Amino acid sequence: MKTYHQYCSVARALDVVGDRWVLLIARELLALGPSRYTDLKRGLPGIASNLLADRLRTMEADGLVERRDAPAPIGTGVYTLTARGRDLEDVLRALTRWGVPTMQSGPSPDDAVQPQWSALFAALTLTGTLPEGARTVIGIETGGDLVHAVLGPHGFEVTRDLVGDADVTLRGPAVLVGGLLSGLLSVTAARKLGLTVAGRPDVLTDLVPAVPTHPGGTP
Amino acid sequence: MKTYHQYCSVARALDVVGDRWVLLIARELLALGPSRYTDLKRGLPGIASNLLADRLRTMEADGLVERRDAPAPIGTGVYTLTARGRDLEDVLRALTRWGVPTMQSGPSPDDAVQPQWSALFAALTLTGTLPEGARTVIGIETGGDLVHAVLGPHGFEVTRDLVGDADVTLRGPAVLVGGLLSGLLSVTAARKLGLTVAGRPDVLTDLVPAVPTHPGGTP
DNA sequence: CCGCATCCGGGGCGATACTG
DNA sequence: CAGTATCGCCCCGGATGCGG
Repeated sequence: MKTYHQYCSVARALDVVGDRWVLLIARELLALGPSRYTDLKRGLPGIASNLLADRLRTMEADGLVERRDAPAPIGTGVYTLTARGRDLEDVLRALTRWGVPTMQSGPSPDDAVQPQWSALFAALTLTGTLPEGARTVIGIETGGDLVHAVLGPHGFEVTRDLVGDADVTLRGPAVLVGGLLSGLLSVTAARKLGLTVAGRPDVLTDLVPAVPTHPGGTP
Repeated sequence: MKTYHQYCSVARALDVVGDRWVLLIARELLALGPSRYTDLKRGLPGIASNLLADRLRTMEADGLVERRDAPAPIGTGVYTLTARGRDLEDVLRALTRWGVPTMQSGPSPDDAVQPQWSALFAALTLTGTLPEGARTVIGIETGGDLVHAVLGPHGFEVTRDLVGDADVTLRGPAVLVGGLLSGLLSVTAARKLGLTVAGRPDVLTDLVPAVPTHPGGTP
């Protein structure tokens, strides 16, 4: 049995996105935009290759992703979110906010850490809090990789190759980046703990961070 | 392997609520409040009894539910959402809204239909759109069962035993109830299709319904 | 009857190997 | 690089049993 067989909006939504890895695939495509198979596999440590292929097929059948056949420079196919898939942003935002308390313990030794996750975290929790006409670029570097979150009043974009300069760049352990962006740490506190903040830190304090909810369950 | 082993807020959230049935258990507890084991089993058609017991145990260990030992009249234990569990309301709301397009096809022959799902649908999508001081009670009857959704500006409650009168009562197929509440159907259109609207229909048109997103994938 | 625990069959899932 | 193929395990679903 795959479907819940319940005429309920939650159950029907979970019939589509409730399977393992599906929402994380959407997370990667939302963060990095059109991606190749290998890019997705890199962004989803732990997924089996057959499962990724399976999920992409069913997600395509469900109208969440599209597979296109090369934009020109590269000869390989790329996967993109459809409009329906991009609507999952609200679901991912809700999950992201709810997950904040579970991040306080920091990564365990066998946890993967990737900077685009922190960038998407910033993008999802901070989007919509910027004044009209503003545009904030946050650089995030954890573990050698560098990505940029470009935030505006009505949307965001996460990119690896930035044109222009970032307003502020954060370098250090992911837990400090997340703690700072979620409002659990102040800029000075994060700096004392080892975070490097280059550029204009004031653009961070201007943003309304994710409100921490309740202390959270067992870490 | 249970956890994703990714230091990402979405992945960590799904480590807790990503398992099958967990979010639907939260849905039932959010809709009906403190419930007994049998009540939950009734509200979750298709779940195996051992799975429900397993899920309740892990959800208790994760700090999502609490098991109390009888309020007085009944001698059996009841399950309640903790504050942390109630915070899942935002996740359920996002899933509910995203699932709206999947509801247009109506229930398939082997789909279960329960009125508290429609009531929670109304509560989740309409809450927060009421003016200060307002209080709207919507009765929903599908398949013989009747529940009430009590909506206020800052919260909601779904109850079986209502004290007082409902502002408006909807009787008929669940698809018409959902269509009306989600804004896909007007009151007159729903009536023509067979929905009975008793009381003051104007309280419905005053509410801002869930905005339908994109047409949605395969039904 | 309520609230589970136990047993069992099937399939989803995870890891590895292999191929165009 | 982009998947396909294969295998073993464990989760899940369905049925039954059992103590209070």
